[in-house]
Amino acid sequence: MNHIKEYRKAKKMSQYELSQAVGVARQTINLIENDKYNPSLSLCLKLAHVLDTDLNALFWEENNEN
Amino acid sequence: MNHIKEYRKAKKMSQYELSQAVGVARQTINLIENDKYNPSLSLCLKLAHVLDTDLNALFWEENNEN
DNA sequence: TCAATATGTCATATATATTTGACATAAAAG
DNA sequence: CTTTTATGTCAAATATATATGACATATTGA
Repeated sequence: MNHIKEYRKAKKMSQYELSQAVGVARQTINLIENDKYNPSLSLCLKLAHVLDTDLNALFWEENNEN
Repeated sequence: MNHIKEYRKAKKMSQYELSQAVGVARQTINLIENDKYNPSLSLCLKLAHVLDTDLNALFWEENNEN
């Protein structure tokens, strides 16, 4: 589970707007939010920047995942 | 530029040992250390756990990359 | 209640991460 | 000096992230 949806809503952005901001398709954002797949590091970095946060805030859980 | 090599050396691991610890090929570690490509988030998480650190420490630079 | 926008999902295509096997050189150990 | 281990790199194959177009339902707002 990642925290993209929370940070996106905090910025009042739609999935479409976020997708444009980071340069991917809307479906890509949707699938990532729903843990249907595994984004690349460079996309994670772009998401963190656009959402004014960092990698740990979006993707890190102290109690391990894969 | 990421900091995998530094953290790997701090743990006195070879590229091969690290690759086995996270379940990928040695070449994958080598290419990531040399910024030849763009690992998946799940691999980044595994690397952070094995190297006893977190995503920000390995991959985050305040002054943006891509 | 109706229209617009947002989200979830499917199927097909493409780009690229990752694997495997191999070889060369560098570095470390004997 | 010689042998082993570590690293960089290449080429071909495979797995999977991402794109594109489309459609259904949900949500929001007029």
